[in-house]
Amino acid sequence: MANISDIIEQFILKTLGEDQSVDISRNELANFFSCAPSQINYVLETRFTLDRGFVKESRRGGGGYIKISKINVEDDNYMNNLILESVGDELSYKRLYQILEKLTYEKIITKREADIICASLSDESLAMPFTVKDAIRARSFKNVLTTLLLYKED
Amino acid sequence: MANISDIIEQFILKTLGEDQSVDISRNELANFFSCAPSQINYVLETRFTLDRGFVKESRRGGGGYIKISKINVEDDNYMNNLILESVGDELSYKRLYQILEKLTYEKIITKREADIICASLSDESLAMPFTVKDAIRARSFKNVLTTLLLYKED
DNA sequence: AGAGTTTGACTTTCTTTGACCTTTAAACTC
DNA sequence: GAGTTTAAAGGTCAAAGAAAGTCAAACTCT
Repeated sequence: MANISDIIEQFILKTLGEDQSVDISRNELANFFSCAPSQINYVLETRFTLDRGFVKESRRGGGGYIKISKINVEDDNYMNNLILESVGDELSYKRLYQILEKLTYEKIITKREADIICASLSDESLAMPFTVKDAIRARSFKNVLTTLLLYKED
Repeated sequence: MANISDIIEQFILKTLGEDQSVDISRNELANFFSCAPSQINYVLETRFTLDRGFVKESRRGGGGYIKISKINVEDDNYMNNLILESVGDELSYKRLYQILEKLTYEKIITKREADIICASLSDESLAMPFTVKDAIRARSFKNVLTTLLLYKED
């Protein structure tokens, strides 16, 4: 159980600050743990996933970094459920619309935000074959929901 | 944020006066930050772009200068221009991000709305070959912009 | 044998530097 | 005063450097 990946995972978890986020330098960290830099990516891919409530952001080049933030998934049952189960792998426009109505009614999002999402993920916007369309819509909408969770904390 | 480019960017932003413009001397600035003069050009090219709402003007020779001004877009014009020209038929994620930054800065949309659009049209959301991806993103974003224009009228 | 882990070669992105180019105001001729 | 030279700007571009990303092969531990 004492493999490096687990140790690095623990280290990062411990390093998460007040605001539940850290900036790390991939190379420094790899150096610190005497492992290949790509090991860090492995840890990030397997442990700090969206499913587990982590969002990552990074930049290459001089002064590059990786930022990891934890979002509050547990707190919000309805959203969490939407992300993990209700939406699933395919989402029709009609169903998206219904969900947005609900979210608007519940005041989780504004009408304007709902309209934006609608426009963005309409059948017209996503000009492509049906099956693909619904899959893209599902994936995209889940990302939107995850982003909204970030705001639940404020 | 440990790279010089970011630091210089911040410095210039801070230096923007009342009228949202500054005159800088490329050599002086380079000297002040102990970097190559062309570094200043790099910062200007990557950070003070038209997409982000900056216009530059300069003159060589004795007493030369570089003037940077932030433009205050007349909302509808800017939006219309985005829809009709800037966005075009293909839109990379990066460019989308820059445009959203600008729209947020100009208070045309909220940060939250920008985040929603970002999430919805990220490379990850639009999991498909990248030529298609950029085309879908352009089309979808234009629909979003059109939707936003509707709100301007109220 | 197979799931999970580790490593390293190669790629992509962003930044930094420096050599060389162009423009222009000012100084210098005549 | 018109024309010419000079030096002082800023511009361009490509190479080198500094991160992070990807992917597949090798390894480990049931």
